[in-house]
Amino acid sequence: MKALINSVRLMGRLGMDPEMKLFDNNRKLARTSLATNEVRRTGSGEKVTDAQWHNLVLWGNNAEIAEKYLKKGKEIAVEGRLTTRSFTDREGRKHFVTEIVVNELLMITKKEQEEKELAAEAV
Amino acid sequence: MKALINSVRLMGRLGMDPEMKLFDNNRKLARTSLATNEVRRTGSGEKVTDAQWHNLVLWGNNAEIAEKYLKKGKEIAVEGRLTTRSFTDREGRKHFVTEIVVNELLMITKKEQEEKELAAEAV
Amino acid sequence: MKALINSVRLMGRLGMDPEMKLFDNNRKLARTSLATNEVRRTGSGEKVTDAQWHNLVLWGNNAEIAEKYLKKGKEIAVEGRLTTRSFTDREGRKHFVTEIVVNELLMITKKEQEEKELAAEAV
Amino acid sequence: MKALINSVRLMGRLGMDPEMKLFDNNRKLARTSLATNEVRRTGSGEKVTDAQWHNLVLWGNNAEIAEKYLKKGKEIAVEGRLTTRSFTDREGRKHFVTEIVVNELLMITKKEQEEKELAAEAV
DNA sequence: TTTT
DNA sequence: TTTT
Repeated sequence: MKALINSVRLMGRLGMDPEMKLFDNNRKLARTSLATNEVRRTGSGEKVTDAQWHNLVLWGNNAEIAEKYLKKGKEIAVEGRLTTRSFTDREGRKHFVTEIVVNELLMITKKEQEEKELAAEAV
Repeated sequence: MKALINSVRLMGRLGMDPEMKLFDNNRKLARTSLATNEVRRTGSGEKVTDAQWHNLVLWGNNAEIAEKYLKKGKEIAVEGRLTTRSFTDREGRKHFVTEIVVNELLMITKKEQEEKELAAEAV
Repeated sequence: MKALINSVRLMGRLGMDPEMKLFDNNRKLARTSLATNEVRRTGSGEKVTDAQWHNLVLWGNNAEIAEKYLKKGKEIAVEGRLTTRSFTDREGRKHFVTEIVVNELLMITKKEQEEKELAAEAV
Repeated sequence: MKALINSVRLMGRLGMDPEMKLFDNNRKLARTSLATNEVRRTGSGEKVTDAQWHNLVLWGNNAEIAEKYLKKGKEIAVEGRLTTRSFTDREGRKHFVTEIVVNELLMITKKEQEEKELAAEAV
């Protein structure tokens, strides 16, 4: 609820099925990754697709929805908060991981659409 | 110009003066870091400030403005694009760096305000 | 390019084909209307769809895209600037019209999807 | 909580003190108006400030904050939902009113800043 | 690691 | 005036 301070909005396709984790206090966590594909033109005028990968983290009800409906290849839109945590590897080097903690999730690939696509493929 | 696909908005204070870099083709680059301070309540009801640090990258005209006006401690708002690049360190370990490439920059700390503050301090 | 000051983002379906207008200086204008459908729960727990209608205004290249690809019923996402203009009617009463001047336009209904849907319907 | 469907972000100064209204069920409402000032250049290169006025509506806790802290001339940032309602005037003509129902409110003019400004003015 |  |  502090979207004026820190807010990320992304639209793209999932690179993997969500990985689920259940905590002691029954809190559910889902992790997945999202590709954003931005088309840009090079100096010589060619179209290039610039894929960026983003780590998504979903808690509670968003994690439930992720578990039920999110699959590799599906298109979604998310709004969330940008966070960075650090950890130290076995060699003592510090690493940073930036993640989007999702507040809001919207399916772009609709259920009916999936069904229609399957029907079309079956012809 | 693909803000519907990938867009970040942040408001906070700079943790450092911008570091400038000039490239062969005369393109200017500025790097700095921004803290967002989100106030949240713990389970026991205490107020905690959750500071997140973000890497900002500014090109061209935005870099010029950064060079002239951005200083450690100043409050700004930015809109940009979320990007992640990776590099391999000397030990062969892969690292990821997530950065916000700034499209738009707004000074929250205004010049008049700075002057008034200085005047007030001088009393 | 002042999205930090004034920015609207909408996702929904068009209620009409765009109306085109060509000005002397060859500038093209498209007008259309967009419905956003927000699902909310009433006090008694029922699901209600709250449709809001928004006036969209598109200039230049966005107007070209509107003319070619936007049709009643299509789903799109837009980012734009909120503007209000006033006019006085024949009875001398002032009226206000609020419009979103679109900066960025994204088709949610994809071409392939339309074709697949048509193929599925044809079975 | 449907910011992916319908979201407005504005930053500017208030044109009036909020008008308060208390409903039977103890729900509080505040209304005020916000100006966004966008600087643009004319064809001949002159700087022009384009002021846009927006109607803000605040409910519940946001209304409480508005009542306590919002005053004419103060600078704020808001995130909200774009809504349009219509009414028919005495002459039977339909009018539309577009309003931003505020979800989130941030003071840009800070308390310390006000105090410093007052101190500076008092010199 | 997605998709067209 | 859209759509599910």
